[in-house]
Amino acid sequence: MNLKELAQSLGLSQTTVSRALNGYPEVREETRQRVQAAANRAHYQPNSRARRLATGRAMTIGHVVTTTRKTEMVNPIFADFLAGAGEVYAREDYDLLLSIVPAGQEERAYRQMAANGSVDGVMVQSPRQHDTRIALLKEIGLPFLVHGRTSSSDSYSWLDVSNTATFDQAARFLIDLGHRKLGLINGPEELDFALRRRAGFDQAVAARGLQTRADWMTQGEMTEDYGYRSARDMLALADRPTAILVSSIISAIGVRRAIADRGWTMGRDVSVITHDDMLSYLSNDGDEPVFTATRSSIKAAGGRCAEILIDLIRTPDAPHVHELWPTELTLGRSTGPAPTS
Amino acid sequence: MNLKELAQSLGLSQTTVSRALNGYPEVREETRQRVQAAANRAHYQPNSRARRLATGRAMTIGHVVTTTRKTEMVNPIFADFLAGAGEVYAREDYDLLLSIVPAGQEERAYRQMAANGSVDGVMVQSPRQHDTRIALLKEIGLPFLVHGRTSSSDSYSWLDVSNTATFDQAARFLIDLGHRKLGLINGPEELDFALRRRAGFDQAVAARGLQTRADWMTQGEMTEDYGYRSARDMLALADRPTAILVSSIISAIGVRRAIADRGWTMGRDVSVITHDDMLSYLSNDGDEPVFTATRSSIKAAGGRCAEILIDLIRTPDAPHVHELWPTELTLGRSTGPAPTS
DNA sequence: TTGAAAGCGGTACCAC
DNA sequence: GTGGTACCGCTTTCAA
Repeated sequence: MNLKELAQSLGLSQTTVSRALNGYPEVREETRQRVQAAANRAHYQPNSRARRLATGRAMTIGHVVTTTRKTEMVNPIFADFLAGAGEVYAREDYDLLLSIVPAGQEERAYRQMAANGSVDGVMVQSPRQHDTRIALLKEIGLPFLVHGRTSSSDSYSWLDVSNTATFDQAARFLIDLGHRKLGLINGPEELDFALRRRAGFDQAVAARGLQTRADWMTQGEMTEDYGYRSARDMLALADRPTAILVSSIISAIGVRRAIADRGWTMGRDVSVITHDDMLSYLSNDGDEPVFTATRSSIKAAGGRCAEILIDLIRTPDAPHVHELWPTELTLGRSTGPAPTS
Repeated sequence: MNLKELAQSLGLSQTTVSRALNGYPEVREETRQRVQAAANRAHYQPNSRARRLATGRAMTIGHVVTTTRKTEMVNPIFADFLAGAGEVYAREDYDLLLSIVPAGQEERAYRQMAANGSVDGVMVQSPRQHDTRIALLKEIGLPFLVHGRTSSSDSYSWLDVSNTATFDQAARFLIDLGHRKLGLINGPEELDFALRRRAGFDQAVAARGLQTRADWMTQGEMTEDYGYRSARDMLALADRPTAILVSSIISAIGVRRAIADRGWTMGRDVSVITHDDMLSYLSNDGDEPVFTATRSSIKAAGGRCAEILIDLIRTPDAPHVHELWPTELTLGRSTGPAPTS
């Protein structure tokens, strides 16, 4: 059933039917009712392809997600981010076009989306420190929102979780428990979020008059194996950290394994806080996590990002939006480990 | 730059230009070259909205992914599956429309996609034992491929990883190492894959003349907390399992925590094999995982699913496709744990 | 308040 | 081999 047929069956013009269905004010209320009823009865759904052509809007938002060069896998935090964004899109009648490309082919993907008009805007995730995508998207004039920040001097809209504050807090928390030797297993420090986490870590350590040490810090792509090796080597040092901050749930799995390998127990022999996309625990003594930066925080950020991006699309010349999204940090019972130093 | 302008700039008709660009045979080679060159120069990209309307094809495949009722999160294995599918879509010039809806609202999503013609086909994931989606999609005539199987008697196309065989193998492996008491922390047994895994487990246990025990088996939504509680309770039993099969990477995190809580070491005090979407380890003595059912296996399945679905769309009345996709099981060094019983 | 008709930007049939 | 033109199904002027 298409508009034409529906109109004929009602003895009305396509114009009127279209107007009735789309809530235009100039339609007589009685007519609208009649049209609506008929549409429901016939399960009429306007053809989205036709509508998109006619309106010039794609009613679609693009997400370009890259697989990593090494593992060719997708970072699972995208799933949580998408969960949040997807809900908002559904509510606002936007479709989500997901483009999964190998790292390095993003530019092509964006250019294509812009050129063939399949999206009205794009979400940019995991920005690098100097990210070329921002200039690119400005150049091609595609509305976009960055989840995260870069050190670009250009002005653009972004929403970021508070990486610096979170890692600063987490490190202070450990120090206040008595730890003097903190390790950091960080993400790739060419990515902006990893730099900020590092900054938060450094800041807390310095504020408490402690020192960072190169052999207590690693940075790299956050695989399980990376976490394993990093923790294994760090913990094997004669002078080892007594607490470690881990920047990823996947790496954290490896960290746990490395600890188990030594016959050690997390929270007793070494403290661990993981962050990012994860459920994280300082102590293991019960069901209640002591320190949590949850997956739901990423989801919430995804939802808010979607809202902002849709606004940006609807009002293209509104000013840029900059939002710092608080990470939900839950500090529970202070049953954390005693310092071992 | 649109087709009309491009044609004018070349002094040709839209028809010819369109034909040249789309590789129709009746265009003179020289003309084609000229058109192609001009198109490249102008960075011409056909407007996808117009093309979709004209051809009647959406060149888009829909994935409806649900958030769980409890956690409102997306299962991270979808990310790996999507990574595989996405590559194929990109290669075949299909877009991926991702619809994220709360559990229970899938039907609406499918109906809408079908009615407004935004997709040419859909991928169905995580089928339940009696899944209503199959009848629905047949009714509305949308091509679809199921990743997994149901116990429906209808005939439909599916690709499944070999859940039964994998869990059977894994259980036998443990038994052959000397274990006599196996535990199973399974997914929700209203989902088909969980049932099959259970079947494989039961089968191996029975084949070796052992017994399953109700208090060594749990089933439920695969959260970290679920894994934690299941393992904690199981391991606290006076007569406890010496080895556990875990059906999910997320739950496995909780399992590891429960083991650490007891001051135990995985691979020494208890053996664990996790499956599904994960890197999994029987022993922890080195860098080389002993037993792996990798995330890349899910990715590979995603790619193959995409290929099949595209074929299905292109040849609508071809026979149904049924494929069992082997899970990559890597059995490495037999440095597994000694039985503790 | 309603309707006729001109797009939107391509594709594909039919004639030359 | 190339071009004219009627679609695809909707939105949106403009006129009545």
